[in-house]
Amino acid sequence: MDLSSKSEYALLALLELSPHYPSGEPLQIRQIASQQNIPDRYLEQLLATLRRGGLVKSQRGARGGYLLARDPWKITLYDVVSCIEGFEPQADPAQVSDTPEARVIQGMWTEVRQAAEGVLQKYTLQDLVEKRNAQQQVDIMYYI
Amino acid sequence: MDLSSKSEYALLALLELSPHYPSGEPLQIRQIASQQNIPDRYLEQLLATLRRGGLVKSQRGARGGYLLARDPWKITLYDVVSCIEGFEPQADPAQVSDTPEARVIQGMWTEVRQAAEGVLQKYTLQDLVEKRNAQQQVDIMYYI
DNA sequence: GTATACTCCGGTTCTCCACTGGGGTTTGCA
DNA sequence: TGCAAACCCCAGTGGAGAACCGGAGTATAC
Repeated sequence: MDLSSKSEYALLALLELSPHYPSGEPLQIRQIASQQNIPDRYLEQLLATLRRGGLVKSQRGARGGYLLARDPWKITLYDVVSCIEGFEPQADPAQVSDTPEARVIQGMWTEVRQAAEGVLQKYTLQDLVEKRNAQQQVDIMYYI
Repeated sequence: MDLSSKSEYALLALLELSPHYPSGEPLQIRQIASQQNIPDRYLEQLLATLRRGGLVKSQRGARGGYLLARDPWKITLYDVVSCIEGFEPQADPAQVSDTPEARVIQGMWTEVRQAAEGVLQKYTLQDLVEKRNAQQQVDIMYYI
């Protein structure tokens, strides 16, 4: 029941990209990685998945990098996590021992999953950025 | 984001034990296992953890077996899953790269976790048993 | 006292996560 | 044109955990 570092890294990276979105200037892997303490060769793969998932765009060549594919308030955390974690292959016809008990348990588990996904769907990257900014304000207040 | 078979097996086993609780008669591993299609040597380990977690009691020797440690409505699904999955070692002082971004993400993730745990806490074994019974009634209606 | 259960300990196979590395290809710029 | 800076793709590795299997021991009812 904990966040994989895959997803955490992806969220951190997108959080770095968010403020750069309006300018249209791409950010390089190395910069994001060093900023957030992420192994860069690993982050590369995560960004590739995010690109295939249509969440970021890449610019190749010198002075290339990554930028968000759309506005930060149009990307929910659910978009990110589901893209990176790759769920919804749910309907594979693996015989899941279809006793009445198993069905009841499955039912309640989808309820659990929906509760979790509901939280993820209500937050966007924009929300995270604003929370961070608010947090930093508080830090400054305490610092003074 | 899916239920491990560990937890599913444990829930199925406890679901089998629930109706036998009032009689005080223990159920054997073999019976539960064959009833629910669970590898018995594996179920044995799960029941051992449930015992150590105080959810079931064991009776050794001939005509021994397992029975619930308390009433089915006093055991929440959260009790079961947390016992079997063993979470809440949360507070290990592993340095979790304490950037402001990381803190914001951690915050929203605890919200996700709490949403999921909330669902698990509101259901008891008794609820599952009743749901299963209701489900079986429906099945019979359709069968006629 | 013996068959029937649980108990404890160990090993095995498999999959996935979290990386690391070695090539490529595309692009800006001198 | 050359070349370095970036992305792109594929492959492998090490460790951890999941999902088991097996055997030797121990308690208990009959």
